[in-house]
Amino acid sequence: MDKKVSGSVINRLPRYYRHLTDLLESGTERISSKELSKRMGVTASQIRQDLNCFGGFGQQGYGYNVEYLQKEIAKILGLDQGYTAVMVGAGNMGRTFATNTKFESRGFKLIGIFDNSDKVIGTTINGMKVLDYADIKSFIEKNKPQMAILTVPKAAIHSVAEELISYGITAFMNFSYTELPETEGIIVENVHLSDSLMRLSYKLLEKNESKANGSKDNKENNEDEGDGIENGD
Amino acid sequence: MDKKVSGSVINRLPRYYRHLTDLLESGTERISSKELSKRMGVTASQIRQDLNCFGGFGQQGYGYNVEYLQKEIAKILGLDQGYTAVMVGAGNMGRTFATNTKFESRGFKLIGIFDNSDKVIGTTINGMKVLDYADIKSFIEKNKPQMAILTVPKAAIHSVAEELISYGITAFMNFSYTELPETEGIIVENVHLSDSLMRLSYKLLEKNESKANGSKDNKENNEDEGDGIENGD
DNA sequence: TAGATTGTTAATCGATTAACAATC
DNA sequence: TAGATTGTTAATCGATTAACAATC
Repeated sequence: MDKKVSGSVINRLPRYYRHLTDLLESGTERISSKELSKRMGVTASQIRQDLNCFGGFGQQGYGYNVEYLQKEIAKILGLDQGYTAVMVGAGNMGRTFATNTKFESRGFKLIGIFDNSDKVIGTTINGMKVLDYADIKSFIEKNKPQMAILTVPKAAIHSVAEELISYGITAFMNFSYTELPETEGIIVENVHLSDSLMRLSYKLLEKNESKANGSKDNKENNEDEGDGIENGD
Repeated sequence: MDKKVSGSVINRLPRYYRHLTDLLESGTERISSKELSKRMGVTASQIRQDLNCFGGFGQQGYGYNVEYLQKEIAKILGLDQGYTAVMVGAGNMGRTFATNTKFESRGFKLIGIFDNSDKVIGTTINGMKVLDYADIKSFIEKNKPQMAILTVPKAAIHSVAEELISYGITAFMNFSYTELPETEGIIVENVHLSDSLMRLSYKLLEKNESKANGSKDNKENNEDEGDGIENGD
C-alpha cells in the first residue's frame, strides 16, 4: 500500500510506540505533535510526516488521541498479529531475552525454547521447559511460528539459520557477533551489543577530544597525530 | 575535529571494524573498497567517503591494508584508550552482558559489578565478585571508570544515573526499557531489545502484506539491511 | 466563531552515489 | 610503464524542516 516507507521512519516507530505507551500509562488523553516533539527531542514536523506515511491519525485543532494512536501504531508494527517465536540457544543471552523482553505485552508469544546441550534440556526458563533441538522440526511443523530468536554461539549461527529456513521460518533475530546476511525473502534483525559499546566509546572519545582542544575552532590535522597515542592491547 | 562526522558514518564504524576483524582473522592482507563493498553490501563509494572522514588510509592501485585499517578504526573508536566501566545491576541482563561481550578484546575493561540485593552481592560473575552498590562512590573515586553499564530495573534507572553522574561518570549504556535522556555533557547509548523485536515484526508484516497484494510492487522492499539503529541523539 | 493544530506541499539540508584526476 | 584503485569533487537522491491552507 502507498509508497514505500523509508527505513528511517520504520526505525523510529518503536520509539513512538514506547513514548505513547508511557503517556497512556500516565493517563494522558491527547497530545499534539508539538508536545510530543518536546518529550522526544524531535521536530513536530517530523512526527507529523512520519505518522502520515500510514494515514491521518490526528484531528486539526485537537492533536492526537493517545490511546487511539498507540493502538494504530501497534497495528502498523504488527503487534496485533499474534506472531509467535521460537528461541534457539538457552544460554545466558537466551535466558535473559526470554525473561526480560515483555513478550506478551508487545504482542509476541515465545512458544518454544530449544538447545542441544543435555545440561540445559529439561531445565526451566521463565516457566518454560527447554526442549531438545533435535525435535525442533516437528515442533515448527506443528506450531508454525513465524520468527526465530537465535541466541546460539557464533559458530552455530549459519547452520541453525539454514535449517530453520528450510522448515519455513523467514524472520530472525540474531544475537551472535556474526552478521546473518539478509537473503531473498528472509528478514533479519541483527543485535550487536558490542557495536553499541563501540559507539559509546567513540562518542566519549569525541567529547574528550573536543574538550582537550578547548572551545576553539579546530583546524584539520590528521597526519601528525600518529605517535601521540599509545597502543592498547 | 575537522567538520563534524555525521551520525550515519559513526553508526557504520563498528560494522567496518567487525568486518575487518573477520578479514584479519581469515588472513586477508589487503582489500579494496570494491571487494569490501561486496562483502558488506554497501557501495565502494560510501566506504571511501566514510573512511576519508578520518584520513586517507589506503593507497592508490593497492587498496587498504587490512591490519593497518583495522587498527586505525580501533583508534578512531577509542578502543585503544583503555576505557574502564562499572556495571550496575547483576540480574540476568548484567550477567549476560558481562559474560558475552568480549570486553577485553574490544579494548574495554569491566572493573566492577554492583548490585543492592543481598542475594547477589558476593556472588561471582565471570570471575568477578559482585560488590555492594552502597560502596560504589568510593570505588568510582578510587578507580575512575569512564563508563557505566546500567542493567537495573526500569524504576531505578534515573536515580542510579543521577547518582553516578554526580560521581563523575559521563557515559552510559542503558538497557532498561525507559530511555535515559542525553543531557548536557552526558553520553547515552540506549539498547532496547524490544525495539528490535518490533522492527522485525514490522518487516514481517510488510513482507506478508506485499505478498498478499500479489507480486505487484514488492521489488523495492529490500533495501534495509544491517542495523539501522536509531540516531536518538 | 476564533484558536489550535493537523495534513501536505514546498524549500532546505544532508547523505549517498557517480565520476575522475591523482598516483601508487 | 600500465593497470588499479584511491581521495575528492560534483551530481543525485532522499530525508528533514518549514510553511500554510484546510478544518476541527
